[in-house]
Formats: sequence, structure tokens, C-alpha cells
Amino acid sequence: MAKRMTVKEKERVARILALLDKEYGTDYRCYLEHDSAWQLLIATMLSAQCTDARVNIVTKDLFVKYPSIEAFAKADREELEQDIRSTGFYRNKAKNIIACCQKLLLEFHGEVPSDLESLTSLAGVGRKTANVIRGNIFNEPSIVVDTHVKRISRKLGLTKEKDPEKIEYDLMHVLPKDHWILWNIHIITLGRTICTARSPQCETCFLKDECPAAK
DNA sequence: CTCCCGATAT
DNA sequence: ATATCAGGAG
Repeated sequence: MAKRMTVKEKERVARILALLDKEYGTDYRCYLEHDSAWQLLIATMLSAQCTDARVNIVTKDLFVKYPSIEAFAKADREELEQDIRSTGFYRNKAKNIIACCQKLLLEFHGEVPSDLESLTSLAGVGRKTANVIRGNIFNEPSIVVDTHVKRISRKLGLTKEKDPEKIEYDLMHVLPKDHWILWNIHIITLGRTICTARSPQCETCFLKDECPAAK
């Protein structure tokens, strides 16, 4: 995406946002169930290459068995691996969760930090997971580039990049700040229902008139 | 770039 | 059978 948007492109983006707001509302609802910052952090770590529905099934029991950061920090690695097995990548995820929680206790007083640098210094926490925490827990305007945001932002012509960090910067220029957090939720909702990766339903999509890929 | 990996839809 | 799922690290 060019650094400067034309007036017409700004208007198109505004129409897209209005259509999304109209269809899905502007209430922010996180798809990963949690009742604390550290729970959302672990749920998001588990969500790598896994559906949010599966993560919610696993975390329902997981957060009963491990009710605190301390519990995860001293967890038996092989036992935790089995507890989270169905989310995939379970060896990496178990190792990362334990190391992450140990570091939270040792270096962050058991509190989930709010800045990008601290968050991404935690094992298994990359830019995407860090931005989920910043947006959801701390209400910091942040763009989360996951598989749906990547695919659909490119389809809509809002970026031509493939690198998530470059996509993030493009979207920061294209989207008004008050829609940064909402963009993820709306695009994920769209991506799970209409604009799926395997068989997008362009004919019935409410964005088809604004989407270059629908023609 | 590769590897990690089970569950599900197509 | 294969592509895909709220990615991250080496």
C-alpha cells in the first residue's frame, strides 16, 4: 500500500468499516475465553495454528487444573503437554508456557506487562500474541495480524505485503486508530463465516461491492 | 527458510 | 488426501 491514500481509497475504507460495523456491531468481544490477563496470554499462546473453539475447550479444564501463573511455572512439562495436546504444537507450547510463567514471576512480579518489548521477551510470545494482550487487556490501540487479517486485508487491497509486521504498519496507515482493535474481531468473524480461506462466499458477502477479489 | 502438530472441513 | 486453523522460534 502506498504511504499516501487517495481520497477515493479513504472513502472505500470508510465504507468497508461502516459495513463491518453495521453487520457485526461495535461491541468488542474476545473469542478466547478468559477472566484475567495471564489466562488470555496462555490462551493466545495455545491458539497458534489452532481454532479458537478448540482452545476454549482446552482452557476450560486447564485453568481449573492450573489456577495461577505459579501453577503453570511449576507444572510438570510432560503432564502439561498431554493437557494441551489437542491444540497441536504441544511440546513447544508446553515448554514456552512454563518458561513464560517462570519469567513473569521472576522478572515481572507475576504481572503481565503492557509494553511490546516486555511481552515479546516472553517465551512463545510474538508480535501477534503481544498485540492481543495490549488491545484486549490494556486498551492500547494495536493491530493484530493473524491468518485471517493477513488473508482478508490483502484481498481487500489494503496491503500487498506478506510479512505480518509490514502488514501491521500498512494497516496502521489505512485504518483509523479507533478501529484498530475492532478490525481483528470483525475480520476474524468474517473469515470464519463468509470469507473463508478454502471457499469464500463472495456472492453473498456484504463487502462484495468494495472488494477487488469478489470480481 | 524450516520445523513444530492435532483436529476439522472440504 | 489435503488445506487450514486468533504463530513463534531457530
